[in-house]
Amino acid sequence: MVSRPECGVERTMQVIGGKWTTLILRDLLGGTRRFSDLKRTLGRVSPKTLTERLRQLEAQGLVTRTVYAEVPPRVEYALTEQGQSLGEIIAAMARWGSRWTPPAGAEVPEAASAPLSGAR
Amino acid sequence: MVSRPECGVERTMQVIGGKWTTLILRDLLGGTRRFSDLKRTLGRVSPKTLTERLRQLEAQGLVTRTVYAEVPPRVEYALTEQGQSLGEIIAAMARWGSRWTPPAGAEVPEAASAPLSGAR
DNA sequence: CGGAATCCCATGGGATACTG
DNA sequence: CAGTATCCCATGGGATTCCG
Repeated sequence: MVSRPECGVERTMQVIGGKWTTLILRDLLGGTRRFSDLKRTLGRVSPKTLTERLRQLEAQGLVTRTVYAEVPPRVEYALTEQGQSLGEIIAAMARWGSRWTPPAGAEVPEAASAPLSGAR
Repeated sequence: MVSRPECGVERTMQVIGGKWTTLILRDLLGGTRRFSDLKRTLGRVSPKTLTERLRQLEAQGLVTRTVYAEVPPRVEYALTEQGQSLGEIIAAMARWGSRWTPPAGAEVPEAASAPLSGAR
């Protein structure tokens, strides 16, 4: 799709449009993370999806993937400089989201079952 | 899903997560728009989808819907104050997107010119 | 004009099992 | 640990038609 590729908003959407992408970026903005780190902090992402999104970000030059030839294997993901620049957007989203209160009845129907650690 | 509803980023995603939502907001940030205005400027949105997204934004208190009892009918959509506050995010996205250049080969595979059904 | 109603499909993503 | 490989499903969204 994309009717106006010249529009910055549309182009940004192609990058952070995925369901998990912004959350991955949020985590990586906190520093280098291993695959398992991300998997854990994100909640319920399938390894398939996580891999896909990371690979996409890597292909777009926003994330680096470093493999350490060890046993057991270790792979670290980190933001490139370009990736870091997405911080403005993520920060804006974090600010807005933390201030906004959905009108009663407008919340998204939540599955409500995440046994989470308060990592943030 | 949403594993951490307390995270602003996640909450924001519930609002602008839809495929067309940010583009609708981009347009509305320019001022009041009619249904047909949006439909036209957005490109190829089905009326169904456009209606759905607008209704959602309305339910979330971000957009107002004003119906004028005329013939032919006229319906105008505008951002509420809360909706306006999303401008920061959209602006950040516009800025980032207009600066970012996808590495060769990392662009999203564009349909290019197939006037076929299911143009995605 | 601004939808509502249908029908249908592509795609993203989930669950699970397995491996280098 | 960090993925692959499969299989499967939900759902968002597209196209079309009709209505007040």
